Amino acid sequence: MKLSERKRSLMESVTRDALYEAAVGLLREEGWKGFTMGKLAARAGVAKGTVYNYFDGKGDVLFFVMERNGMRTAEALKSLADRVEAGEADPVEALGEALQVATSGMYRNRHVIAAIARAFEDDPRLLARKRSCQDPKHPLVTIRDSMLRILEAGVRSGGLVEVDPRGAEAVIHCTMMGLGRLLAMEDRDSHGMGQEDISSLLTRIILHGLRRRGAEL
Amino acid sequence: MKLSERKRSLMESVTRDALYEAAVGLLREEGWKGFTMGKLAARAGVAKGTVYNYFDGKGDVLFFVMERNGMRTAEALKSLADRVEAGEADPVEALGEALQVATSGMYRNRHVIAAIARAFEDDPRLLARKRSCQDPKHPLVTIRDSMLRILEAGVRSGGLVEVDPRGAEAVIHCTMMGLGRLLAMEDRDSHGMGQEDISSLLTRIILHGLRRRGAEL
Amino acid sequence: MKLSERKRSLMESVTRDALYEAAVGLLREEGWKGFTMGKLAARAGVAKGTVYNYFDGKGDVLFFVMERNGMRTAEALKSLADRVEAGEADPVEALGEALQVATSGMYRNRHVIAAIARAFEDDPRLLARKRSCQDPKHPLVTIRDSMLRILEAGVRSGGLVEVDPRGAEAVIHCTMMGLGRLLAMEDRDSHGMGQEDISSLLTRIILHGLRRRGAEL
Amino acid sequence: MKLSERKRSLMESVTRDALYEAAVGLLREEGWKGFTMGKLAARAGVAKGTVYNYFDGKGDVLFFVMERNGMRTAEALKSLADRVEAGEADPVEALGEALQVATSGMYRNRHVIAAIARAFEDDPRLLARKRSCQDPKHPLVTIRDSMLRILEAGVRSGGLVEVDPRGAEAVIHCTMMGLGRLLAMEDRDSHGMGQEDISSLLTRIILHGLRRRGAEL
DNA sequence: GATGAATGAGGTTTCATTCAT
DNA sequence: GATGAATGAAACCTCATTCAT
Repeated sequence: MKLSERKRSLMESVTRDALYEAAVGLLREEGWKGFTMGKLAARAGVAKGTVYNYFDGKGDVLFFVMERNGMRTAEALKSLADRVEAGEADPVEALGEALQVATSGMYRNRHVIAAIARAFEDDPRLLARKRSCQDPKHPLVTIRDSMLRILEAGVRSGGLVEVDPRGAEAVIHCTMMGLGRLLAMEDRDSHGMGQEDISSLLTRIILHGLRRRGAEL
Repeated sequence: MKLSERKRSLMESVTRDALYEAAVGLLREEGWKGFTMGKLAARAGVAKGTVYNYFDGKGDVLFFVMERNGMRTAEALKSLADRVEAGEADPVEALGEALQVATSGMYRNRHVIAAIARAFEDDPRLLARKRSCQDPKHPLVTIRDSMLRILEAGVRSGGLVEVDPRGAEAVIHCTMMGLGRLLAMEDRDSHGMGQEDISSLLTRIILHGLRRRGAEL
Repeated sequence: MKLSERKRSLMESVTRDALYEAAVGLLREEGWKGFTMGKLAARAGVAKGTVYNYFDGKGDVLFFVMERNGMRTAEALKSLADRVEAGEADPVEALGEALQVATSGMYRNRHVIAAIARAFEDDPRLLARKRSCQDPKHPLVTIRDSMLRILEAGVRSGGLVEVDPRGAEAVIHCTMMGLGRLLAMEDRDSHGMGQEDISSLLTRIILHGLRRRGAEL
Repeated sequence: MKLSERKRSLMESVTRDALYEAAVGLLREEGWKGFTMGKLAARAGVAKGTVYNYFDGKGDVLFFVMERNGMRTAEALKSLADRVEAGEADPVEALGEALQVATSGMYRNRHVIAAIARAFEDDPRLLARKRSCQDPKHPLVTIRDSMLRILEAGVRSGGLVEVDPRGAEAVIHCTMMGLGRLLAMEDRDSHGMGQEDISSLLTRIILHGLRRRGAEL
């Protein structure tokens, strides 16, 4: 019966959503260390066992959150990269926008991202698993890939300095990770500068650092 | 008795050194997660209780390691900043050198630094404590302060673009943290680029991003 | 309707067979500890709930397996006992054959048998239930009963030493259980002797131990 | 200080004894399945963590119990074997006595032994560990070894039938395991025969089965 | 009758810290 | 000051069984 199947599927997605919300809230409030399966279950309003019906374990929950979380940013970057490759957008401007998008995505999801980074450091098995995840549709893969495509176009067009685009992408990636960590500290840590100030400054410096000098003249 | 006091002091410093070595080794080999008071004690060759005679707790050990660890980098940066302020060195060149120094210090101590960053995220109490540590002689304070002084001189001299030096410092700090994390992963993660490639590329991009355009012409 | 009933009955027996196969395979491959209702259902290709429509619980599945499993051995021993009582077979020779049959049945079903024994030790309720099962057609009852009848005939005829046949039967039973455990270990545990060597030696020793001395002369 | 060391050592042995008693009691009353570290700790009157200060884990507790448990039997059999080899005892009589000793040891420790056997089946790692334990002083090794020595002497002297002593030892070992299981059932299971009846009958049958016929004449 | 999501008690182990010696 | 046994909260994960559909 189609109906009962649809019902069931709906129920499942309700539970899955509840688990997602609970997971994000938990990560936000307590970080990866405070993220326990017990709390997750309680917060989502289900039994501990139920969580294990949806996920293989703690690491699996993380992957799920990561995926959902990166989707918006991934889509935005992908469309940007597509437009650049189609010649509809200037690579340098697109890079600025991409950094903007990435940074604000970082800000929105800072807690989750910090927790994720933490989890990877904690558990090498996660890392291995992530690496093996080559699915080109995975948000994280898409994000890095799109950034790389924009950089490649920029270098090709001469708008950016001559760097190995892959290297530049790695630098941006690692810089963003650092930013994520900073943002997650939720801490007007640095000389009283706000997080947004730092974010935008970071974007500017990176962009400036990659832009070809002559291009401006 | 003076003698017995000196003896005691010597013994204490021996123990403290042993604890330092053990802590660094442990962090390097097992990361923050694997860093337990039991292992620390065993590795230093003392009893668990003894560790608690020297440190208030796990967090305190970390602070100690952090302090000792940053000393070399702190001194190098401080002398650089002093020379810049004394007009003996060009701010832009000094900035490049400072980034170099910071990056290589980062590489040398990547495990410790990653663990430290992790610990801060884990335990908000540590953060509070760090913030309250305003001792100007503390290596971490010195490092960030020296970098700031170099940046200020650079902006003042017109060699660098007009940015809020405090903001630029914050950006560099957070970038370095991101790099630290990447380095600690010990993982030719990014498109097969080596860690050193990324490190030097990062330095170049930042430097380039902060340098005034006309200055080069 | 007769037809639909027959259909249902057929379906039921198909499911039951699938469950039997799955249960045996599972016990063989994973032992009692690895035997979970979930795996059983998955392996039989039915839902977990369905298993509970066929059996009261984990213990009940076991009984079913036990029953089916012992049938061949039970029939062989029963016909042996019948022939002995009908005077068509020599009790001592029959005993030897019976031990052979029992031993090889033990070997064939060693995994199942070991698991069953384990389950009984785990769960006293099973034991109580087994004891209450006096159904003379139950394979396990038949097996022990047939062995007892052969022994009684042997003692009566003077071919065996004068022992209480019930005691001898108990001894054989418990010996077989020990053998089952050994066989299930799948382990050339004992001084490098093969399992078959031990099986046949055990048979010989028991038989020799029960045979009247003079009888041989 | 010797005194404080001795005190500490005493305290330790008190705790260890308490743990031993608790473990044995628990195994007796609840079997291996009911044997949990929590119960063990509670019963011994210590914290769960303390148990882990004394033992590496559940398996380790088992080994300890096993060792202590088999000591008496091991010593008795060893002295028997020594006397036989020294020509001070008749091998056949010694075998009878050895079986007696083993049987009654089995009876005394039936619960522990059954649990141990169970644990081995549950956890292959234990088996591997046991196999690797070739320490000739380990009670279990001593027991099997002594029995083997007696059998060898018996076969050599002609008092026993010509069997491979190692095979005979394996048969006895497995028989004893079966007996242990039976005894642990605590169940006047078999035709209403008492456990002692079965034990002694088993001894007799085995002995009879191994004894050379002519020897009696 | 079949389904399979939900339940939740229960198991093992870790480790920061205390405190009597 | 050094010691290290004891503590116990807390984490992760399993699985027999139920029950609404």
